[in-house]
Amino acid sequence: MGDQDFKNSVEATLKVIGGKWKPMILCHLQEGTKRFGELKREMPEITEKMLTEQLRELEQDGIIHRKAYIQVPPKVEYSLTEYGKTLREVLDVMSRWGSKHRMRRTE
Amino acid sequence: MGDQDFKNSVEATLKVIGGKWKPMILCHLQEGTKRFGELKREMPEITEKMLTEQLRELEQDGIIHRKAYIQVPPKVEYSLTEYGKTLREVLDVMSRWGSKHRMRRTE
DNA sequence: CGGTATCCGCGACGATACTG
DNA sequence: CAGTATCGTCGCGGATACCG
Repeated sequence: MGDQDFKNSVEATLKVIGGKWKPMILCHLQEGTKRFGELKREMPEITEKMLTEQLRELEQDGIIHRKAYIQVPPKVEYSLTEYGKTLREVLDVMSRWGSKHRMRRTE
Repeated sequence: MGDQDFKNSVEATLKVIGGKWKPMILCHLQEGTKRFGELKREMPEITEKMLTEQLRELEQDGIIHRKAYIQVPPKVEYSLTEYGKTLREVLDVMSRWGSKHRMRRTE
């Protein structure tokens, strides 16, 4: 693989998980299916607008699945797709490196 | 490790390599030591300002080493630190996932 | 050669109000 | 409950000029 491909592929990954809130969202969805309000409650700092936007982008990238129940009151569930679950390895490696890095910076 | 730590660690990694030009810079430095002008030539799209800024940040994070030769004309060499080389695993995993992701999107 | 300094546009992100 | 719509802010990154 050429340097260009290597770099472009890294950037493609960053586009998918690089959003400000996406790692956090993906982390919460590792635990399983969650409703919109559940995610909102677990991430009080995020606005509804940003949560919606980031969820939509993750959905478009095939990472998460959105299941809307047509009922009143509305109910929407978000979960990782099988494809989205393949991101776990990436997140794990990043988490491990980041954890060492943080330790290093505070030594 | 708690969810908070996991998420914070991923974000710590993103802070280090998430900059717009950093994956590209790190990719070029995998090949070995490079001079400022060399990097500039290999990345014609980046401005000198951004190249300088991103190199400084990578240096502050301990990822790269900056060696300035006190002479006229100036000569500055950048290289990965031993610590910076540990990022390779992270970049590799991201590259592999991103490459599959790009294929998937164009199927 | 390898940078700074300065100015500025634009898009990401936020706050708030409203709705099916 | 799960969103839109609208408006406002902020800082990243680009353009250009200058410097040791």
